[in-house]
Amino acid sequence: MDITRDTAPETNRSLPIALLRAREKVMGPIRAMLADVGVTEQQWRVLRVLAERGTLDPTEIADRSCLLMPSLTRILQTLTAKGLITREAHPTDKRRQLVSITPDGRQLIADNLKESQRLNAWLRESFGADKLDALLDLLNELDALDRDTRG
Amino acid sequence: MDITRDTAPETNRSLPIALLRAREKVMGPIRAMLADVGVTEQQWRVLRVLAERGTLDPTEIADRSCLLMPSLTRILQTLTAKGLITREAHPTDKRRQLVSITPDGRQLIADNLKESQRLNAWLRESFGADKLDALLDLLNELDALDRDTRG
DNA sequence: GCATTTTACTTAACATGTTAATGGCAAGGT
DNA sequence: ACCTTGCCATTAACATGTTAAGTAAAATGC
Repeated sequence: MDITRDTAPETNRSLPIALLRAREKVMGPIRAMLADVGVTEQQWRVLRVLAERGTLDPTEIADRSCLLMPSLTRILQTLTAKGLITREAHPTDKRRQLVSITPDGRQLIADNLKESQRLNAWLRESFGADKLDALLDLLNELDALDRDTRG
Repeated sequence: MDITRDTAPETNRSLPIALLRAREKVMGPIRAMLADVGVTEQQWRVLRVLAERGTLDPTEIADRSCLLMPSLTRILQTLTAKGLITREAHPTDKRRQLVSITPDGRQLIADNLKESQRLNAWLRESFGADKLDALLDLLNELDALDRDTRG
């Protein structure tokens, strides 16, 4: 008597698992690229955000790079030690900090952005631009769920 | 909404980030449910696989639950300590083990499966069955990329 | 003005992710 | 039997995920 035999979805029909596998598929090559430079996927995300938006406070970095504050705290320490970012106190609010990317950080981005885009282009061509866009739309729509109708 | 067209894609058009956010959206409620029972999302996945497929060796568990072997090793230790699984030596191959779920483990599954299905149904209704299926199809297709043309 | 609450960040503790190295064992070739 | 090779599982080391608690400073309320 296996209760779960009929009721539980197969793993390929399980959204969490499917998301996990898809993410691993996409991140694999990127991680390999970044490993050569000595930064992790998350550190790369933080640097990218800083390169794109300029000086930010940790809370906004966490939001934009999809990291929780405890993780970000450690990552900022690491990136500071690597000389890829700098941190200064907020002029008026002493609780806050202002984080900026250094020239070395920008250089690291520049050195890897082309390869990153190449991988992105490969995915787009290999998977299909229409499907990729459809997938992104669905994912964003899913993420936006329950933004207003939160009972 | 200021979608600036820089060299780098915005985070909502970045597939890795979009996958991350979507996964967080889906897993949040499930994690909350499991936290009440004292098991993690990954431990739940392992138990589910064992409940669905019966006795398995760690390698196959890792494959089916999308876990790397080092993670699985620790998880199996934890689950054994919790009395939710049992491990025995393989009869002919002494490198392998055979892992089975215990009655307590099955009970934990049974106690939470209904709620898990309720969350699943909510997602299906809230997001739309057609869109959910389309999303799963796209994710599976993405995961299958390069499976045959690998050389 | 002062106490309370909220905010921004940090720290702690535990679990997992990730890569590399290790040890025990099996399979194949000689 | 011997050696090489490969496989299974574990361990190690470091980074992150996750929740809860802690610290300092700003905002709020009385």
